[in-house]
Amino acid sequence: MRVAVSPGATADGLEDALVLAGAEVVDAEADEPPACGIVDLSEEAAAAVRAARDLVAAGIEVIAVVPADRLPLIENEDWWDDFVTTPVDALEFRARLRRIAARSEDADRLVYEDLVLDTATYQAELAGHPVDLTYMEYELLRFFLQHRGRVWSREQLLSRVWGYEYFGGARTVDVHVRRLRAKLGEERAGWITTVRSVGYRFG
Amino acid sequence: MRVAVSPGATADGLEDALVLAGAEVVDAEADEPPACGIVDLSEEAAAAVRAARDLVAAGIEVIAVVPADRLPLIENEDWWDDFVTTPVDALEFRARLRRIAARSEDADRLVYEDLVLDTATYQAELAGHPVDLTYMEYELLRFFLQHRGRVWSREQLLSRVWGYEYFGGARTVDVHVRRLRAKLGEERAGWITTVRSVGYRFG
DNA sequence: CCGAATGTGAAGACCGTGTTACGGATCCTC
DNA sequence: GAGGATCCGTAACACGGTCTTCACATTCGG
Repeated sequence: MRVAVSPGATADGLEDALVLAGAEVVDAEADEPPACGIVDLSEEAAAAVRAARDLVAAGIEVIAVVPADRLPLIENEDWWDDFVTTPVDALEFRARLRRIAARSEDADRLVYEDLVLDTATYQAELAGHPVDLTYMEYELLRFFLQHRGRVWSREQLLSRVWGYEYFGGARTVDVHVRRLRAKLGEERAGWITTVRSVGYRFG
Repeated sequence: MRVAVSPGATADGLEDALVLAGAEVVDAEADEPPACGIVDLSEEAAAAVRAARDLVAAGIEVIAVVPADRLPLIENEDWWDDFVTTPVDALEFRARLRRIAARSEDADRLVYEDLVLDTATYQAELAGHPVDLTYMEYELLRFFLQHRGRVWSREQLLSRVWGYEYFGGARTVDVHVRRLRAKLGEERAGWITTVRSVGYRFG
């Protein structure tokens, strides 16, 4: 399993624990994104949190490494998926990595009614027939599938689908929603609901 | 947060840690299902695993309490959603409980009698049937639900629901209250009380 | 019984969204 | 490198719904 560690300088024993846990440490900027990001809050907490937000925005699961006494500080944050406390225990780390690996495996197929997204091959199927979506259409649809059932404002969609530091007009979202609806077909266009003055909701 | 512990007999400090973590320990067979099930593998492991499978089958998230040296044994199992190792740390437990609570997302539901506002989906239900509210109607009703039981002047409502820099006539509030009452129905129109010369009160 | 406050209905202004078209950027083919 | 195709972001316009305001009716309190 490929994991990325941020910030670069790792705390005592962290890399040891990772390798013992069976992980392969790679660069976060590598061609193929890692399956999991480890952010270490014990040294440079601010940089670690920034890195975590970027990873989450990129759809990568995050494990935070945090001193036990700082746990209450991150409790209500949403930029981590799991955590371990220092000193890091290699056995525990392995168990948590395995769980994330297992979860991301079945995440390479996203299904909603007769729509299937294969995130491994970047292909979409509707009622058994392939649909060709452009990159942004695919990313937007994937986000909707992964976060169905709640309303997302245009700004939230821009930051989470287009990128954390995206700076552009919010109407961009409208147009992509329209293109998605068109490709989904008249029947299924209603999957994406417009919530006036708020944003869009899928499912 | 309501949690159920299985098997009944708990290990040293487990119940203490749960209570310190802010959880309410209830019976697994209670009328209302718990938000989370805790299974303790340190004593009767077999019974604990059986209980865990039942919980998972019922759609309840499971936290396993497991001695560190037994971790490899449960690593590849799928009947748990998270785990802690013994001895149990109350702070860590609280963080993990909070995460599960946040994921189950009951936090963004506002309820008053048979009215339910889901702030995540921006939908309203009255006696089980969806109600179609416009944006301002929804915002006003949400404010009332969040601040029931006291009187609010029109100016207070304008500044807190419409926005601090709002500049318009106070009669706008009256009209929106009227429309809300109409959509709530004759029966429930009295939920919003007019306090003459002062303003309005909900509940 | 009078004045003030509130309920009610309608009309116009305003805002948000759907839709289309267009320019720039990127990639592929020849 | 030219030419074309594709994709993305933005601007412009039209439409429809929503908000606000006004006028008038009604109720309430003194």
